[in-house]
Amino acid sequence: MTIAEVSKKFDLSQDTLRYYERIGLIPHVNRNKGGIRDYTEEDCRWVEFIKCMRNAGLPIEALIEYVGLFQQGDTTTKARKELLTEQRKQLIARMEDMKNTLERLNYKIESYEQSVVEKEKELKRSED
Amino acid sequence: MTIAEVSKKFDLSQDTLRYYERIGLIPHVNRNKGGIRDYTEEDCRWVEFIKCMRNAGLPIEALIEYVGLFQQGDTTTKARKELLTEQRKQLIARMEDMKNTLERLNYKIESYEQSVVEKEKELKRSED
DNA sequence: TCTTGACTTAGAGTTAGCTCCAGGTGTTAA
DNA sequence: TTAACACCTGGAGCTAACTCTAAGTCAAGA
Repeated sequence: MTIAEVSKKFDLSQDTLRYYERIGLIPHVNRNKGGIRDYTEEDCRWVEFIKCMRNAGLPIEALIEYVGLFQQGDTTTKARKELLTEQRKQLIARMEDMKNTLERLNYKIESYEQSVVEKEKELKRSED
Repeated sequence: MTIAEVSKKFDLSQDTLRYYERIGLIPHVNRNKGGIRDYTEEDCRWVEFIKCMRNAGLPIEALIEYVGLFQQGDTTTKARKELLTEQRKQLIARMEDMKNTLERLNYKIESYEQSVVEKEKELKRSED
């Protein structure tokens, strides 16, 4: 697959794909004779995985470390597990914060609904 | 309350508190004769509100707009409601992404647990 | 009176994460 | 053969959100 195709498929810019590869956020992608990237199925799985993790806000630094560990082979499974576990912990904490904020927004929006309704009632009354 | 006290109370740096005020993320805080900030109860409520919203990732720009609308008074309740509703929508979308990622992390971590266990079994066997 | 320390401001610097640009190369179509 | 086009690289530029610095002010204590 060309970079244009991968870009379209995962809705990531070509610049972002090249950037991710350059910093080691996805493993090196092989080039054809002309020096052009040819993404394999596995490359695509990495792209998709990284996109998913980034969407949830996992920091690039941690993901680079994960990819690095992965490339070092079977001896790093424990380290990888620990890394993901730590990231999961932080993810859950962020989700908790968001849940609290969501509840607060719900309450605030409801109050505004109330006050808008009352404003309209007043308006009605003054029209009579 | 002094900036030092507010900083401690809400775990935000003094620089951040001054920054938030400067850009209009919290309303202007009154100064005493010496030109030093003296936070009222209401100022504190703003600080707490903004901290909560920022923790959930609401963009500063949207919050500045909200504060601006608030300061314009009763005529802006509808606009405020709409602003918060839009931000809530985006918040929910982010939470959805995170939920998906969390499930994926759970699965991945479980797989790693499996493989670590098997590694240990192998080790045990080779010790016999 | 002098010094210390907490505060003030304006403005520069930093970090994460892209995004854009310039200059160059290889393949395809006229 | 030449033009167009998709790609390449290295490096500069950008945005959001702080964070730090320098130079100054004021109140309190020695």
